[in-house]
Amino acid sequence: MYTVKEAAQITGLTEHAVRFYTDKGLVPSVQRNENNIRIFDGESINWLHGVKCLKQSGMPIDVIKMYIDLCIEGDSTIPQRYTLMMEHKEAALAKLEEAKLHVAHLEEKTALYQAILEHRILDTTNPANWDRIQHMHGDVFYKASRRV
Amino acid sequence: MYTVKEAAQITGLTEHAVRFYTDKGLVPSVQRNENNIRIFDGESINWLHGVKCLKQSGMPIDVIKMYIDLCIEGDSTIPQRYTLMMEHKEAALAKLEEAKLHVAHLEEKTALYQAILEHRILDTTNPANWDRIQHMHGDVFYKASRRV
DNA sequence: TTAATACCTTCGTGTTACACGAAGGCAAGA
DNA sequence: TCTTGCCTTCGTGTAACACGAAGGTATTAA
Repeated sequence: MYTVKEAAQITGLTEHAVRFYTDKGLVPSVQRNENNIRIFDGESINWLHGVKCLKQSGMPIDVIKMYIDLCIEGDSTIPQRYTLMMEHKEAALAKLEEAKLHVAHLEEKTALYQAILEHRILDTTNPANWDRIQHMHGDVFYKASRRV
Repeated sequence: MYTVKEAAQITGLTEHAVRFYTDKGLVPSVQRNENNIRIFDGESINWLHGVKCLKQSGMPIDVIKMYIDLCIEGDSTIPQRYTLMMEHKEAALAKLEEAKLHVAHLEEKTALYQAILEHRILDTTNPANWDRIQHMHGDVFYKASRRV
């Protein structure tokens, strides 16, 4: 049996977030004692872990809520839960692909800067070169940006 | 020479966003005509593309602003820009790794559901099985969530 | 000439998922 | 008794706009 503070410590959430989640109905098993204090048991902690985890993977709160309501409804909702999870997985995959593009893109950008700084392209520290490379910054900024 | 509407069409941004960016100083080359209308030339469009692109890769507006201000300052700021971009790249890499974890995690979750639905684990459609698998939903929810 | 269209401005609200603080109250332990 | 820790509601702020309204200006077509 844990308090808000303990639940927060265990799950790595803030106390604010723990209260927020419980109040939103994302922790079905949470109880209140006679002093109206939230009491978390092992199951509540599991739910919190689960919420955190779906949250981290980018699922919005209201969708998590839907999922949890389906869980509460029982095993008859397994097909719906499967569908929901599949859709979320597809979304996560799309994000992964995007993230790959971004990294590739930034790799290129930093490589360009590095080349400049290592004087493989131009000695930008030499004022004599400054007007030849006057618009370099624009190029560097622009070069990789057409792609995304 | 383009209007807000055209610039929005070309870059795939909304008119709101285009005005927002120009007003924030993220499009240095944008001008106003005698009627106070924003006039975008090719360079402005490039800046807009660049902003969109940094934006998409997760850079906050104020950091983009910093970067652009450095660009405007000229080539003497190339080292700072490099540092900034490297940091952003590291952040993007971290996000990529996270995204991989999330996908792996969701793969597992959906696989579990699939196994259930294909009756490889239990026939959940048969009411006779319902109390044996009463807490399955909790398990499914929880199983992969300890990890993240 | 008039009406429609497209641009401009500022203002204000809504969104998401909280963070953070304040005010005010209750209950248990030293 | 005092402190601590919990509770509540309220309100503000965040990021990056979306969206609409109100009110003004300028061009263009009928």
